[in-house]
Amino acid sequence: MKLLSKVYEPQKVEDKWYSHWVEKNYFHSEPNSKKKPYTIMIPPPNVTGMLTMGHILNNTLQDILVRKARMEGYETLWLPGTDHAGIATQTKVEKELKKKGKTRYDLGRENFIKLIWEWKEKYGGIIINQLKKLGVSCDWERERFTLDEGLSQAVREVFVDLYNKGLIYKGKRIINWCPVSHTALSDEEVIHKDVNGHFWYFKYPLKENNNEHILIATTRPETMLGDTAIAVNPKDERYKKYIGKTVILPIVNREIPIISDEYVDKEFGTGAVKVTPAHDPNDYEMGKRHDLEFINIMNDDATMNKNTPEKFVGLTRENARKLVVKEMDNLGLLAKVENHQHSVGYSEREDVPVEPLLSHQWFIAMEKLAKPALQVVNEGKVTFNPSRWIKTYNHWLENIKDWCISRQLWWGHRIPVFYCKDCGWESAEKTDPIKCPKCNSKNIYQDKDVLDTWFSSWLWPFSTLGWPEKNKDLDYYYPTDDLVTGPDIIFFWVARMIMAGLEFKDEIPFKNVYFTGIIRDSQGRKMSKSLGNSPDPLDIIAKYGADTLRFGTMLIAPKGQDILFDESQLETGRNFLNKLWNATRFIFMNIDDDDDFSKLTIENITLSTPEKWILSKLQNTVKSVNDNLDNYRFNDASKDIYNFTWNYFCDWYIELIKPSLFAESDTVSQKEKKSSIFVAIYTLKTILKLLHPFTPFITEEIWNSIKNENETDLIVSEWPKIDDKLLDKEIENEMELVMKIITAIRTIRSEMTVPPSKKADVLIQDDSEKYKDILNRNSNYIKSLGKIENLTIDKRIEKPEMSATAVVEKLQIYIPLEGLIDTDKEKERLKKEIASYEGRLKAVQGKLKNPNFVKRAPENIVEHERKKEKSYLESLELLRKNFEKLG
RNA sequence: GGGCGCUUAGCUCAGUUGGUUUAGAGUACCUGCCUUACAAGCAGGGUGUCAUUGGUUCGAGUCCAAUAGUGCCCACCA
Repeated sequence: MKLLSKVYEPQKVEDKWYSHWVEKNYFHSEPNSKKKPYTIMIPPPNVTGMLTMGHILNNTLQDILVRKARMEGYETLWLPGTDHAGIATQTKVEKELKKKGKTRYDLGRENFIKLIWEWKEKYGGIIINQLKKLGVSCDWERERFTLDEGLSQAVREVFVDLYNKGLIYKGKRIINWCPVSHTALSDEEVIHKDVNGHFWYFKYPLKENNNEHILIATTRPETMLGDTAIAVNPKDERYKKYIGKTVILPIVNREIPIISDEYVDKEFGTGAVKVTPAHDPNDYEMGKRHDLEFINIMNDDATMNKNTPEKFVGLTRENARKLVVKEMDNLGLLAKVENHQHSVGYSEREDVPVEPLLSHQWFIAMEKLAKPALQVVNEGKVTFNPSRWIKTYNHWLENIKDWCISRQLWWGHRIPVFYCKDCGWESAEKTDPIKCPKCNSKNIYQDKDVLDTWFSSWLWPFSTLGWPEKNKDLDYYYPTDDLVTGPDIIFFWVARMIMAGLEFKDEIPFKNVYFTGIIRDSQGRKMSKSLGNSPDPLDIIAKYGADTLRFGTMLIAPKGQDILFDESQLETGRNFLNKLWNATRFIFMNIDDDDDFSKLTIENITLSTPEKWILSKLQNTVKSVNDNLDNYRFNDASKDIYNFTWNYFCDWYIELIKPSLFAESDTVSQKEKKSSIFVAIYTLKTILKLLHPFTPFITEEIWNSIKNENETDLIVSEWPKIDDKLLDKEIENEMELVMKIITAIRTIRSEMTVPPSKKADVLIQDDSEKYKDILNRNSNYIKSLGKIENLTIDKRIEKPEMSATAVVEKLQIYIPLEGLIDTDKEKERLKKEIASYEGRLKAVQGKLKNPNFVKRAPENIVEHERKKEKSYLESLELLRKNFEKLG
């Protein structure tokens, strides 16, 4: 037996147990034909990442599922890993370089990649170690990285396959260009923000008549340098006469046609639109329709290129804009400027406006892949929790656009397409060719671009298991069971994984998806570095321990709703774990050194009322925890355990057994005491099991101090089974009455300010003798918990002159309070009580008086209301009588 | 413009298929307690037009519709 400190100190136990679990290899999984597999693939955090509250929520949920499955006897695999995070990682290392006054171009591609690998080896493990602090039970022997050799092979296999199927193609399109990272982005990597900009009204002079102008409005004046037409709606009477004519593009002095196109909205702006086909997606479409010229006016960094007049070359977008406006003004062609709010696309990573740019990029044709992915979710083969995300998923997939997968970066999977300079051969290859297979020339080279990071992520559920090789792992663990992730990456990741799973494995990648909420600060703002409102989870762990962070988060995280996080909310969790700790201490204090419980079982001991009651309540709790966890209701499950432990086990059971524990020693009470303690230990152990997935450290610590020698560590112990024989509704009802009586007595004492140190006498009148047996059986408990000196229970009791009264069902309770009673106060109290019952009675009678209710409501409901009515009437009668006696 | 959430006690929020709850928890608050597990505790207390308005139903916080406020996602309006 251990001497436990008065307050639980997580810092002393957490690291110890984590090392112990790892040493014992409990997290490791191997295919085992005798067991069913249970598999979760971690959403791989960015290798550059630091642990955030989002990770805490996400990984705690996964760990709960995994630890429970492990205890339930599944062969459990939680496979961890990190993502190479193309842009994020490259940017980070480039910033380091910049401090030394260098760029990646100074190093060259090969050396730069080498440098990132060095950086990865040095810092890439940080987030993994942070996760370990949280207690996650991942199989670290199977840790993967998206740029690992195996995963890279999977990427290449997939690319070649899609290329050969014609689903990957190279095309010239308007794409989102990030002028800071100098790369194309997918549509999903662009965030639209509403910005307060301007509408500039420009006059473009007609060639045919220099004094005549056509007025256009634009939010981006600098793009006029690339204008190749003016468009109007064919039905617009105002402009009909201009169609087919020509204007002179000011500043540039280029002749451009006036065309008509249905796209133009007559009502918007001036009804005439400048057309810049190389810098706007809509203009691009118009340009194609009308065979316009495509003039790219920008360099990769969004400065003006030599396709613009000399004074603009080299200017940034912003400066070019200013100069255009100024020049137009000087030329007298700036008609007016208006404030105008509009939406601008920003690069998700760099937070700068993206530039729509005409460029050669690689794309995946998505439509064919989307169809089966839609089907499996809508047929319920893959379930979404909460299910409302299905709509979001459907909407995206039904309107899917081709995925731009090439990035002009160096860090990532290089596109495995090779070209021959001599004969023009082009092909996607699984391994690097040495010479051109067509003309034998060695003059071949590989495409310079790398793939979007998500191109490796979408293969994660099977690439991590060794695909494309066929092996036991893949057969055994795939498809996986649950995916836990945020709804913000439903398009980036979830949908694409489903598509990839179906296309390459011919099977769904996971059976269920649980979408977490998003953790926000106490004012509802998204947590972000720039706002500085994101607490460092490691600081919290240092302060409260990982268990408190985990349990506290679970308590406040309802299914799929966003969470407003405030550190003070964790105190509930901390206090609870301390409560559990102290309940354990109490049990230890009442175990004698020579006690031996090893031969005792629930079946072979004599159970008295509190034991039967707590065991019955325990069965209900196990049932409810199971049910809630099966439905991903983590916060309900954590509340089940919280309420059972605190409100039933600590507040009532432990208090109820105290008399037998403290009783003078004789053989009978010794036996009773032993049963009480045994059941206390049994219950505590079950609580530890239920709680272990939520708070692994404290439960393992307590478990190891209390377990029998032949028992395993808690992490691999057996999940509690429900024992129907221990369910006892009658005992629960009996205890409920006893608890009501005790509470009524306590209430009187408190309201009459009788200090707990002062023992009182209590008389209970049981007129009908309906409760005779129950009262006799439980009189000791009532005496003990009600702090009663003499308890008299009888059929015929006259109300003592100076006494306070209470009514519990048909029982009259009297507490003589000579000298303490304040008649007015007592009257007030009774009045309130009567009013309360009258209110209830009114509600019940309202229902019962309604003939339709009696006729149409189910019988058990009507019956229940009748019982309530009867009980209220009886109580009211007694209360009124007592009230009258007070005069 | 379309879609999806949210609105319940001072605060933060639960409330799963409508009926054992005249609506619950934590926290804050009030009263009394260092009662030999725990003051991070114990006992007691009350706190609400469940956003508004209609509808369905014997019965609505719960289902439906509209309205208001609020948040998020998607969408090419120059």
